[in-house]
This record gives sequence, C-alpha cells and structure tokens, in this order.
Amino acid sequence: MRPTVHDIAAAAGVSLATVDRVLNQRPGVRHVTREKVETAIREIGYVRDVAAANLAKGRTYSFVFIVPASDNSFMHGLNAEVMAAVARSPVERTDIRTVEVPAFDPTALAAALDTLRSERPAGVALVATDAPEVRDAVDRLVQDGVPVVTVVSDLTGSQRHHYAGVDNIAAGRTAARLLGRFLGGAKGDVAVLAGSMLVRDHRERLEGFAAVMAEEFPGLSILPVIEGRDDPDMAHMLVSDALSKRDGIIGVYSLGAGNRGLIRALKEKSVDRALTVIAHELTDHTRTALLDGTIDAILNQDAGHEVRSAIRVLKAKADGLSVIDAQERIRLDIFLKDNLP
Amino acid sequence: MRPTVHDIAAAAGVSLATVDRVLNQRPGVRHVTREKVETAIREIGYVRDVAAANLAKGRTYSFVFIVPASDNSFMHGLNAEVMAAVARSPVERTDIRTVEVPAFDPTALAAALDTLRSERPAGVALVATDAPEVRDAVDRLVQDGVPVVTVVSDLTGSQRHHYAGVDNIAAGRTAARLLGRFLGGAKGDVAVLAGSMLVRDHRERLEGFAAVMAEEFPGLSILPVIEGRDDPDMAHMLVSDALSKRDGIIGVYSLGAGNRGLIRALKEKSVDRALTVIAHELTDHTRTALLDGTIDAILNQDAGHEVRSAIRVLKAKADGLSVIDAQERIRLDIFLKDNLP
DNA sequence: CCATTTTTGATGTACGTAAATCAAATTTTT
DNA sequence: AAAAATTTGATTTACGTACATCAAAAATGG
Repeated sequence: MRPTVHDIAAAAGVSLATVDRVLNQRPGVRHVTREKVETAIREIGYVRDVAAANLAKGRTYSFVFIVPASDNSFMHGLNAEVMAAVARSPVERTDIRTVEVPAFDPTALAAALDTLRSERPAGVALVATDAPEVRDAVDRLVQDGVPVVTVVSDLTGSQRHHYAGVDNIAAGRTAARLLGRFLGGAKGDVAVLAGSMLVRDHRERLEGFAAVMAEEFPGLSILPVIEGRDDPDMAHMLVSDALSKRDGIIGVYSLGAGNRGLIRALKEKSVDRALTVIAHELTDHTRTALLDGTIDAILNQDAGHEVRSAIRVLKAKADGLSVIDAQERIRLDIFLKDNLP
Repeated sequence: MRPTVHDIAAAAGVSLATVDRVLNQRPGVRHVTREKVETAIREIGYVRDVAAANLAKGRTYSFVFIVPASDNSFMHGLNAEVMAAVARSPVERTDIRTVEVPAFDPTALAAALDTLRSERPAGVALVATDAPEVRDAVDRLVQDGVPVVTVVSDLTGSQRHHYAGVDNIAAGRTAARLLGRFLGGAKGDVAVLAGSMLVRDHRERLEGFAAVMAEEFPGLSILPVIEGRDDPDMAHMLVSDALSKRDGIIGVYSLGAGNRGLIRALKEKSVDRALTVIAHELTDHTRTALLDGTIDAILNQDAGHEVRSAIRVLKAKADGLSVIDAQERIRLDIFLKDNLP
C-alpha cells in the first residue's frame, strides 16, 4: 500500500500537523524537525496523492493559452484543440482561458505576458514570437513562479520550463533528404516557400533544409527563399512567377503555412511540369493535394498533441512533479498518401 | 461549479442514498425512481468525479498484460515499457501484472486468457496471436465484462474493445512508396524479409507493400518472401544467400523483427552493391544502421505509447468513460537519419 | 528562573464519492 | 385492512489531503 501522511508522521516521530506544515511549506517548524520529516519522506518514498490533494483544496488549475490571431488552417486547428481542452476542463480540473494577440508582434505578446503577472495563473502556454522583449517577459513570469511552456514555436534563451513542439531543424533536414531522395540523382533547382524569415521555426526549417542539401545533394541548388507571409494569394502569385521564370525548378519545399495558393499555382503548371513537392502541416487542402499527387509528402506536427502535452506539463510543473519525457516529445509526422490518419 | 451527487439528489427530488443506489447500480430502487434520477443526471450533466470515487473506494485498477516470450529487441522494449508502467503504478492507482506466454502459440495464449476469467481483473491487454481459439477466449472475457485491448498485433473478428497498435497495411504501403520513390525509376528485384507469414501484422504489411508495388512501381518485382522467423542468424543466412544468387536485387524491405542478421548480411555485400533498404522497428541496431547508411528508412511503432495508451483505454473502459480518439491513435513513425529521437 | 516567543501536538472540518446501517415510508400481497 | 415486502430517507464513516484553531510543550531572551 502506498504510504500516506500518517506513515510519514509515524516514521519521523512527529505529529500529522507538523508533516502538513512541512509538506505545504507552512511556517513554524524548526530546521531540524523539517529535516527529520524530509528524510522520512525520502526514505519511505512518499508521493503526495495529487487527486486527494486537489479534492481537499477544491483546486482547479487556471491556465492561460496565448495564441496568435493568424488566419491560417494550422492556427485554426490549434485553436480548435485548445477549445477541445476547454470542453474537457471540468473533468480535468482545469480552467483554461485563451488570449489572442496579433501575430508576429513581440511588443503585444510581451504586454500580454506582463498583464498576466498580476493575476498569477497556475500556468501559461504561448506560441512564442522569438524576440528579446518576449523572452524577458517570459523570464519575469518564470521568476514570479509561474510555469511557462512554449507551444509550436520556441523562445531562444528564455527560462520557459518546456517546449511543446517539433525540432524544426530536424524537420528541415528531413524535408531535404526526402526531396533529394525522391528526385533520385536529378540535377536542378529547388524553390523554397516560407512564411517569414522573422519566425524562428521557419528559419530553423530552412537552416536544416539547406544544410542537408549542401552536404548530400550537390546536384540540387536552392533558389532564394520566397516569403509568402503565409498568405495564399501572395504565395500563389510568387510561386507562379518563379515557376514561369525558372524552368530549372524540379522541387519545391513549402515550410510555412498557407499552402492553398501554392497548391493552386502547382496545379496550373502541372500540365507541363513534373515537380516533387514537400509541404508542412496537414490540412484539408494539403491532404487533398497529397492524395491527388500534387504534393509528395507532408511534414506535420499534431496540434492536439501539443496542446494536451502543454497542459500535462503545466500541471506537473504546478505540482512540482516530473513528466514522462518520451510522452511529451512532439514527433514530426511524415505523411505519404498511404499513411494518412 | 461542477455538479455533485447532492445536486442530482436535489434535482431529482430524492435522497442522496437513492442517487448512490442508482449510480452504483445497487438494488432496491423502483423503476420510475431510477428513471427520474437518470434524467436528472443527464439534464444537469453530472459526471462522476473519478478521482474522488477512486479515493473513496480505495480503488486500484488491476490490469494484466499478456506478452509473448520472444527474444527480440522489440519485445524487450515492450516489456521494458510495461515495467516502466509498473513502476508508476502507485501514482496511477494501477496494479499491473505481466504474464508471459510462448510466442505464436494460440493454445497457450487462449489458456492464459481463460485462466484470467476466474480472477476478474479490471482489464487485460494482450499481444494477440491471430487465431480463432484466441478470439473465442477474448470474447469470453469480454462477455464476462472484462475490458480487453490488443497491443501491437490485433485479433480478427474479436470483440476486444480497442487495438493499441499501428495500421499495418498502411505501414506496408508506406514502405513500398518510400522504397519505390527512393529507387527513382530503376528497374529490378525487391527482397522481402519477414518473420513469419503466420502473424497478422506481418501478413498485413506484406499485403500493403505488394499492393502499392503492383499499382505504382511496375518496374520493381517482389521476390518470394524470405521468412527469417525473427531470428538474426537465420535472417543473415537467408539474406546473404539471396543477395549472392540474385544480382538483380536493388531493394530490401524487412517487415519483421530481428534485423541484426539482415544488417550483417547487408554490410558484407555493401562493397559491391548499392541497395535501398527499409526496415521496421527502431532498435540500437537499426538506429546505427540508419545512421551509417546501411538502412535508408525505419518504420516504427512506439511501444511506450502503445503501453500507455492501452492503460488509459482500459481505465476508461473500466470506468465506463470515453477516450480522446486522436490521442489513442498509434502513429506510424517514419525515421530518416535526420529525425531520430 | 521567569516571561516571552517559537515550535509542536491534538483535533475538527472539508472536498466528492462509496458503502453501510437502521428507521420510516410506501407499495404489494393476502 | 392488516401483514409482509419493498423502496426510500437519514445518517455515519471512510478515503488521503488541506487547512484552521487552540492548547501544550519546548526553546529563547533577559
């Protein structure tokens, strides 16, 4: 049977009240007594029954999710997953609130973070915009003792407790190898469509992609990055333009969101071109394009997993418990037309 | 605030004791009264607080994992994950016992299942051997009201509540497309190494593989399947032999376990051959081979996820609750050397 | 050594549910 | 209509922890 507070009390030779004072860091315990209790806890391997504790406390974890107000399928999906978590709130003893901030706006994000300091939530999850002012705001929250996790996009050099997202350098490298292998030994140009080089995940994907391309596929050369600002129309225009101008293009890597325009451009050119295409994020559009052969592979991060993982980690941090690392690693999904969920 | 039993009692105009009788299916409640209470439960959306209930019951979920006594890396890994779950048992209120049965022995497995009927565990997870007698034994357990989930390998036509494993047809199809694309337009033979065609997951992988090969890569022809019985030495011998005899082989798909022998055979021939190789299951051996280029891609199922998912599902079934489907879908991992965990 | 402060113990209530007991009310049977 | 059986209510204890209160003991200061 699992040891209880009574067992600690007996083992340490103190009363229940003293054990309680130690466990909940209440004042009025001599140093030596505290040590005695802590030793007993360690020796008999006591772990607080979180369920019982939460019941007694009537606790609900109040978490805040800060998400960018971006109008693309991926962010809509992320929002839907947060809402699904909100729907599960009563059962999971969470009380989740979302805050929308303008996309790619470090100042607004930092301001939103600072606002939260006063209300002291039990945890904060944010899609980070990678900027010093955001990092500083996060660090202030962390200093205040608020658990913070980044989701989807990480924050360089910050003290956030956890990052619930994929390794974007690995994603870029994987894309490069897939594209390179799919193209066989063919020589030619590769077009890269990104949202913006101001976002860390996009930068990292490109970095990984370029590295493997240079190392292993010297026959392929990367054209200057097309920045489509995750906007379908802009992407359509820029990609159409590039495909018309450069007929040496045999591969495309789309590392950002907003693939609708890309797909339209590809279909228009598909009559006279055979292109190998790798894109990010599984949406209705990319799924259809994968099935009809317009796209050859999709790299994906599961927003639902990211949200649930973020919540689990925040809960664990709030309770001072550890997590199962393997469970919280967000995996890079690779979808071909055969293994779509 | 979440409704409690008191709220139901008030809403239904009955006493707490009656609500308890309905909730826990105790006798001594008239039909009309029972209906009144059930209506109230539905109307105010009451959900039993599982944490509080378990606390009151002093409940621990006693689960049994039936695993085959196979001596390969994958089953060792699976066992390790079950042991990790055992280690977490006190915190998770589970009491997990493992039962080893001889591999690929339907009779032994069915006997083990029938033994469990008398002890009525709160749930059973098994790596199924796909045979009618096993199916019948599982169905008997299910009829007794015991939640049953299959792990890794499923059971055709049974009434098991859930399958915690990958879609093996999709896995085979994915392997075929990867291999076909990696080989470009090359023509030649493809060798397939399996453990045994008596196992359902292996049969399904081959089925999916052959289908895509036939549909989409007519230039590649599949040689008769090599059955290595998941044994490294046997695999080594058979693969070496095949590679010596047929110099038209340009691709290899290893869909079973026991890849050590395959890798050795490949390395011996690698001086004069360029082979494209897809294998299943990430182990120390396959990981090394992927990194040094002997293997080109690894398809994997995460045993840890499977075990944790099985436990979550068993708990939910035992409590009559629903699960988050997306969370319990076991994904097919595709590893290239760039996205290894 | 006494007064004061700090530390410790003892005890009770609460959280939401389970489970049991006994009395009271209601229904069914005769 | 009385007796018997069934159904319902009222109440209590328990699970493991949190938290509060008050009294008792120990340590500290002068």
